[in-house]
Amino acid sequence: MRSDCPLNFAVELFGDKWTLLIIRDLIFFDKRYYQEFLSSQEKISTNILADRLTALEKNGFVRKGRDDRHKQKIIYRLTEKGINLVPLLIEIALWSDKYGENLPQYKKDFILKEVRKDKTIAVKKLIEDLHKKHVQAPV
Amino acid sequence: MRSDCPLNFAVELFGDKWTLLIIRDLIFFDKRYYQEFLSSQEKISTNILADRLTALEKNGFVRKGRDDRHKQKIIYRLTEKGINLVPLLIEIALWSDKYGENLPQYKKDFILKEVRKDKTIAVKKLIEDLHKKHVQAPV
DNA sequence: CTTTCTACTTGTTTTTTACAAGTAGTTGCA
DNA sequence: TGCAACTACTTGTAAAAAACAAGTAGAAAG
Repeated sequence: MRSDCPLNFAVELFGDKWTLLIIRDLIFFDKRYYQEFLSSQEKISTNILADRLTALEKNGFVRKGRDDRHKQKIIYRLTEKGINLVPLLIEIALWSDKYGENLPQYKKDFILKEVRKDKTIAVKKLIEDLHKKHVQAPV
Repeated sequence: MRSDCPLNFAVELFGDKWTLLIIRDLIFFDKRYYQEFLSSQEKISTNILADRLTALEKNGFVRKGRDDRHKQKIIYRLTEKGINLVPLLIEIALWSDKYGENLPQYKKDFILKEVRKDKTIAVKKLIEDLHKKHVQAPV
């Protein structure tokens, strides 16, 4: 740790070019498996993905689980610590909605659709939904 | 640009270990000069700082200005684009407040003091304050 | 006129990332 | 039952970025 500043704390955990994108995939695109993360638009390298998934588990953002029907598959699920990044991701999306002029509107809308009606409610609902899908799910 | 996703857009602009810390210094610690950024707790290297400040200006987060009484000094000020990162930084601080168990409380309080009373008002006031100090200031 | 301060630059080592290929265990199907 | 395809990775190497150390030109102070 370079300092005891709360902003630096966060930056050291997910302040890189890939970590938040993996969390995005878990939150917004319902991805759960290695190959799914690997096939994201940004084309993460397989060694970097493996490294980040290990770090994410070590830092308590996700937990690995075994898929019962596919024994070779490993399922990645968010923890509460990871789910609570939702407000942060929403603020990022709102900022990008404002300043990302060249971004396609439909992509911004995809994330912000409910948020535009009522941010507080939308965030709350999304978190509850993720809680059901990730935390309450069987190991 | 690796993709047209709004979250990736943001990550490519400030998803590294230093950029948000410089913006933090501008927002919360009223830093304006090269030496001030350089003397932050996290000990950024001078070449990295120069690189990030250039990028921040190029990407429209800050603008460089000349200080009238000290001609050798260059003053860095936030633009509106930079100031509008406040809600994002606040969400980061709130998350770190929750999960950064080893962080000193007084540091978390420093940023979140007003936020705990009323987040919306605190954010609005901070943005207005920064607008006065940075945007409305003479060139 | 010299020392100190300013915002940097330059050069080198170390670390990280990207790219390409390979591997052990699992599953689907003939 | 056997083989091809699929799974989550690992390994090796080249390229890029970061960290570290030193230096520089111009301005200000004494």
